[in-house]
Amino acid sequence: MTENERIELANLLYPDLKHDTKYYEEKYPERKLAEGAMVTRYAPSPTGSVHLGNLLSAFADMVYARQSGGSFYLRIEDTDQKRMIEGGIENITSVLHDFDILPNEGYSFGGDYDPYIQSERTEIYQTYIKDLIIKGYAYPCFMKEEEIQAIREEQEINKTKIGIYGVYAVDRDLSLEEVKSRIDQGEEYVIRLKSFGDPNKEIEIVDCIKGKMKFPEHNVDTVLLKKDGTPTYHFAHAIDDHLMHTTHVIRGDEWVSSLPLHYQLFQILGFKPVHYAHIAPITIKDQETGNIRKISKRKDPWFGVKYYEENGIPIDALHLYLATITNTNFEEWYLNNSDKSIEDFHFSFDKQAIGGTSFDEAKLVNLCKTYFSRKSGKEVYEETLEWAKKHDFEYAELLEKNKEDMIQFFGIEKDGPRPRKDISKYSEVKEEFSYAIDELFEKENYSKYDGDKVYDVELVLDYVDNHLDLDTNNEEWFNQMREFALNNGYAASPKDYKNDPDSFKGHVGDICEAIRVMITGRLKSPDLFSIMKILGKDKIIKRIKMYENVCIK
RNA sequence: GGCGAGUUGGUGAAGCGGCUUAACACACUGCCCUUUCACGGCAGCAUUCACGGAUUCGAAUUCCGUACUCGUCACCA
Repeated sequence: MTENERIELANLLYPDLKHDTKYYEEKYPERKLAEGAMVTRYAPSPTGSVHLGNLLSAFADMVYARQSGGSFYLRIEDTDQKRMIEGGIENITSVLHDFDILPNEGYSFGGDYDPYIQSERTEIYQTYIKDLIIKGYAYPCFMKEEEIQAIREEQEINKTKIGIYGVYAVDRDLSLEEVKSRIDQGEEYVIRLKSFGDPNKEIEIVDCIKGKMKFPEHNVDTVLLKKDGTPTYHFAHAIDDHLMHTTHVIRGDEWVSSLPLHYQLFQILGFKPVHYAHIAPITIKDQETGNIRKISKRKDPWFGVKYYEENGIPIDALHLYLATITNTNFEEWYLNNSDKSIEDFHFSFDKQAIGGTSFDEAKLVNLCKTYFSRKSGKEVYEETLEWAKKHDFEYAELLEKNKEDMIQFFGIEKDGPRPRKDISKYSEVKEEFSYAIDELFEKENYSKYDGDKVYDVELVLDYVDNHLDLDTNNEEWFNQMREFALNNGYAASPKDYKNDPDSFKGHVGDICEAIRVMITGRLKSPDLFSIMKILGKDKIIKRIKMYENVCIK
């Protein structure tokens, strides 16, 4: 086709476009940002639920834009109407809010580069396609599905490269007359790239994370516009990231193999190339096979985003985990800078793992425990209450009813430089602190006690009635406890007992253990005296009697 | 099959030619501290970096092969 014929064809295909490419170029000028500012984007498609991998890339987008004083925007890639799921878009934005990974621009966040949803940008894509047709870089292709399938099979047998290219691209050089008549006959068509690549030549592409990579040039006539006139991912990526002036495309690793295509698209469109940063997917080592595999929602519940909310994993702790897998040196930094937050850390692409990142659940749990240990009793109370209001209404009520006590319970052993580490999720608080609330304690009814001893109720009752002083400090209390132990034939310290076991019935620890079991129903608990102080004498006595009734027959 | 990438302990991983008889964290084990647990302290946990060869005075680190794993090869993103 001559240039004039191509112009005629372009006008035939797209007669009603309101603007030309120049218009869009002027409408969307570059942002006025400081040198080095990064513009990133999270560009999900509403075809399924959000998972940890999505969150990880959105997190990286946010962090890089934020630290460079750039912009992080949300773009909805809804070009596949068939796979759209109901509520998919709302789900994306609500997850972003829930997990506090907030774009400062984009779909539902506002901004000057709208529309930020691809289904509303059809005319823009068509405008650029029209331009490519005129330039001879794109053409309508009428091939039927069966035809393509047949070619594919043939290629498989011949072990040649699969795809529509070279001699297989039969509609590549159709005459204008033929195109016209096929359209008149109502034949459907897609727009394909007229690729000029030479697969014998190599191109080198530098990825911010993976470094230099060499590929053969792209030579497949990839579909740019589908039958329904909407763009494929590749074309939309080129147009949108150019017009929205993305500086760094941070996306999943599954895209690296289309890099030669994207590179070529930017070339023929005359766009300034963007930087790419391909993140390796989160993987897991399968327990049965020992192979690394992609995570499955069924086998790996933590992969779905719901898991975190339902189990009550704090968002900040999850951020910490995302940060540790985003930059390999984050973990150590955070350990040495416990007073600082993620915002103070400087992320960089070359500290990003190149290979697959395995999910380490134990590490997440530990991070959560550390997170909780650094929270005051009041903070733990408030956060747990908020979580319980959504997931355990009964517990939420109990928490509200016992507010002051609970704040104190949650604060035990939290004030020192080495705070207590026991909880890792909001969902564990109820069980962990069941002794703090009468209703729960009674329901539990000493079922948590897993020892086989029977304790001396009389002794403990005597102690509580006649010797226990709750208006003192921990040290004073323990001294009195030692004295009481001694007076009753128990050693004042485990060491004394060890040195001369025959002279004693036991040691202080044994008496403490008896008290602990009676008032908390378990062998392990936070500091005993602190618990007794909050409980008060009446409740302590009540529980000792309860123990007698339940455990002594 | 083509193309691209990865392979370091129980786990996540650092390292990117000599400072490594392999950092750090988590997990686990033992001891210490201690009224229990937790915290904390100490110690143990890869003589070795998938395998084979090459380069080098010197390699986990560079190169070449082999194996395995992952990604991709749609009018899905």
